[in-house]
Amino acid sequence: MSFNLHILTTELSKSFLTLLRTKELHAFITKSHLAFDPFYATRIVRLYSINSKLDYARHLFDKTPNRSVYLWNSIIRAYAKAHKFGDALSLFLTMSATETLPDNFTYSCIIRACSENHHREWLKFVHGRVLVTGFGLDPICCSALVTACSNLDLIEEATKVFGGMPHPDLVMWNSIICGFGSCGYWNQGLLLFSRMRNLGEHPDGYTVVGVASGIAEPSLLSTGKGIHGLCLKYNFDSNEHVASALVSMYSRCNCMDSAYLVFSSLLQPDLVTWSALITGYSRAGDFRKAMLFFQKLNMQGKKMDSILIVSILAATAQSTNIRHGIEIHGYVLRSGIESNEMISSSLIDMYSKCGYLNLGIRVFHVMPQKSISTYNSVIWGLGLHGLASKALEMFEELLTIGLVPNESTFSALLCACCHVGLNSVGKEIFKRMKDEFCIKYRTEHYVYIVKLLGMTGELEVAYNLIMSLPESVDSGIWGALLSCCDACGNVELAEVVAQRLIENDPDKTAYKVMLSNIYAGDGRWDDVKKLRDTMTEKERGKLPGLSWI
DNA sequence: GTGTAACTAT
Repeated sequence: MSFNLHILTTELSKSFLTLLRTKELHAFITKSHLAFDPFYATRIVRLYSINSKLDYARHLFDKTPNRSVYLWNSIIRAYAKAHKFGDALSLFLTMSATETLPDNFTYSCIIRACSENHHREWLKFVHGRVLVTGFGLDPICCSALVTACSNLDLIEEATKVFGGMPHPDLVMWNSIICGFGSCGYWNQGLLLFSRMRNLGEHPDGYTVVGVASGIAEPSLLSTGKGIHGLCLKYNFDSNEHVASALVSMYSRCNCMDSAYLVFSSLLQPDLVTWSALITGYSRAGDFRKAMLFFQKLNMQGKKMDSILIVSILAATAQSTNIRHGIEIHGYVLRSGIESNEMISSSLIDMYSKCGYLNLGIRVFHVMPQKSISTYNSVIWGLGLHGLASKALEMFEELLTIGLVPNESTFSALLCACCHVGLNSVGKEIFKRMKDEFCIKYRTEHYVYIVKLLGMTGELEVAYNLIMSLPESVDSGIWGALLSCCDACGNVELAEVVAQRLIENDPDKTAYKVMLSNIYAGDGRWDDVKKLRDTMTEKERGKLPGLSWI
């Protein structure tokens, strides 16, 4: 068989690629002198990258004498796409020391790689390089920076980069709006959205996906509907990304009817949209519908992906119906979906939540390669079944085999301790999390430790712990303490705590209900009445919907 | 021919 290098590298259609046997192709390429021309080398590197033949790509790159910026960028992108961050970074550093200096696209590529691999420190380093090399106002670099920063929870950095642009283009706007949305600052996202429109910039699909991603709870439903209306107005709703974003937005708002309406308006919903719908039903607790749509999709003969399997397993786990779970497990085994650690973790979780911890542990033992997330699932399972000491053993085991615990590991461990009231062990774990493993506490960790302290009679300690927190305290943490006060019958502390909660968010009535129940338990009916009265007033004074559209 | 987007879970 013989190839024409020019046709080969210009006709980059996927079907064409699959016809080629890579070995033959490689033999041909290494024989051809033209292949080491930087122009062709660049295209061939891309071709190899699509075929996941990074070694061949690297070989060609190393043999090409006069490397252009394009060639450098292609090989760096190839490594970045294959999640080989170390290789991408070292090539980037090497490149920075050559005469062919990185351009704005090189930077944007390595910036994205930093964010995908959660390397904050490297991102800051690259950001510095961007500024030093004079790309600080380049839209290509800056949009990548904004996205990367916000993905790594560095929204202030992202804002700074955006704010430095005198005339942000649409991509820049989209990046920052999406950044705010995904960090949970939905209102900031909307504010920027309207500012952008006032400046005469027209939104596109990316923009609405960005704002929709910030709508994360039922109280924002009316805002979400406004966004949906906007999509209809601009005809974005037939865009697959927009449609999936809307489906999952509605499902986060517990509004599955609207989610289904969006879904059913699509002629050919893709796998992601199906996943969004199924996940939505599962989150809403409608496992019957979740299973029904899973089966519907299955009947169409579509090949599932692992995300869909994970989401349907979560649904069966919550339904605690082991029969469905076994069915899905069978499906996974039959269908030849590559059984990855994500699926295995979900299987372990499903079995343990359905009450068959032993089956979950069997899945765990059968796995050839165990990761931190599979250990996490087992630890959660053991904790759920009250086997805290076994959970702690698993923790020691994962440390011995060299795995690195993460936030979830500690949530699972604290939850396990909490479940059986292992006060001192829990404290120890909580301490090690920060001191030994340098993991930042999140709300859930505080919630567990407060519950653990509170339920084992150390209400004061729990209270002082919360008071010592430097940052603003999430209501969930105070809420945990409040329910402990309730359980221990400590009305004095309950009042103090409830006051804080009500200050924090006066619109939420749940805490007032809790406090009024505590009063009632103590026989303080006057206080109950007073509290109930403020509740109704507040309800009446609720703010009307936003009018930003 | 390189910058921004949808579904995962412990």
